[in-house]
Amino acid sequence: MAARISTKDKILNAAEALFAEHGFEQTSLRQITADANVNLASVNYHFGSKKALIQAVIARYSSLFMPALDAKLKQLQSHPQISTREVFDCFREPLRELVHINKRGPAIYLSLLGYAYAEIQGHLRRFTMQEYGDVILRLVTLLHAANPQLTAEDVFWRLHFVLGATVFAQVSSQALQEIAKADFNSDVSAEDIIDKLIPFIAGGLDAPHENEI
Amino acid sequence: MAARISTKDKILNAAEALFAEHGFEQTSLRQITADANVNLASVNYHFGSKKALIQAVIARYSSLFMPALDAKLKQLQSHPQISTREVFDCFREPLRELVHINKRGPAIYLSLLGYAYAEIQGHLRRFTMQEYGDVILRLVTLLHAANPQLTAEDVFWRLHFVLGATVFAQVSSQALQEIAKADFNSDVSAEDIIDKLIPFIAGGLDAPHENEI
DNA sequence: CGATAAATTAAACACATGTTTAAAATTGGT
DNA sequence: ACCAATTTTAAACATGTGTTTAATTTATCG
Repeated sequence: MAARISTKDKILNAAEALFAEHGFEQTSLRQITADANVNLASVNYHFGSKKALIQAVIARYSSLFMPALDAKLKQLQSHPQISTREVFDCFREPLRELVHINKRGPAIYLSLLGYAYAEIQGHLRRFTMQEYGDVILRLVTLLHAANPQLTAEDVFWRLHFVLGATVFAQVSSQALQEIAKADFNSDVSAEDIIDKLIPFIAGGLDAPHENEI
Repeated sequence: MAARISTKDKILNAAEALFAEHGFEQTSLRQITADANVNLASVNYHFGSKKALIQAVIARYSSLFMPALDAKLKQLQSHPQISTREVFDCFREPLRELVHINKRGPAIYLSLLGYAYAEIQGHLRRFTMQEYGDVILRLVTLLHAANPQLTAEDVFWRLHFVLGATVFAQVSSQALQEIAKADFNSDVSAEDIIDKLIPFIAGGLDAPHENEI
């Protein structure tokens, strides 16, 4: 038994697992502190509030993922020709790196983003936009370069469709994995899902624009 | 003032609006009954429990949408050649018909499905599967027919990606509409979003399969 | 009309939540 | 080893939740 982990980290570890599985609002501090084997009050002592804990959990991942993604995107920017597929491939390695935080890090992070995005109090999204808005902007620019036939607005919308498909797949990945196991007798890892997802979202983004209904 | 609406319907109307905007668990019976101008206890009197109210709200839409979709799919089944795009176009009219329940019916229904799907207690999804499983099966079959190059499992996964992109777009449609208004000075209705979505999901589904990472 | 059923209401219930308090335990530096 | 600062702890707090109760009002119909 390694009791070396600080109370603060024990809370972060327990919280991120529960948040990723059940969402932020539906996870209580009592669940978290019970899983972490720490006292209830220690959350407010170390983080101040539940909201601050949520931000801390997300920040631990974003501070690793976002710079890595940005580096990949920068690298791609120097290419003369850019395909949608290349843009999305930039996500793969930064996402994989998150296993250094947690074994299921990539899936956890995407779930966290999904819940953060879904929760109406757009505070978290606005925070992400302010903090990493330039990364998002670079992403949109690249996708537009890869799809000059589209308007900037179409790229905007399709990017959010991509986000929806991604986070949704991750949030409900456990249930879907069970169904796939039952129906197709196939074992798919969280990473396999990404592999299935990327052709899908690339194909969606590359689809031709339509003017009429 | 039309006070003709029954208490039961007043509750349903207020509940579906709040559910669609904030989700099921995050909407309290006190919010619902306050919006509906009825007494708190009347929910349990008329529906028995909050869970039963949720099912009643969903059922009101599903009982209209699902048979209409099934009819469209049946109709398509007689065609010799089937494209992904044709399959998704089957959703359009049944979804539009939901305005007869509520002016924002289409968007509300998709939001409800999104929340129902996301909430871990898969009771609701299982209920939908049991009740309308044959519609889903027909849908998968058609999509597989439209994409014989894919495995049945790939169709399964891509269909869920489609679901994710769709419900996510609807759930966060309000926020995205505001952003689009600010960034592109464009007014997009909930229906416009569907028009932007369909080429995307059709393109994603038609994308070629990939074997390697 | 009057009796019976249905519906509405205000109040309380039991429980879960995030947060705060104040005392106890532990740690770190000299 | 000791004092001061930090951390941990148990308990209570205030508030919000779904549900139930029992009384009252309203509607139904012979």
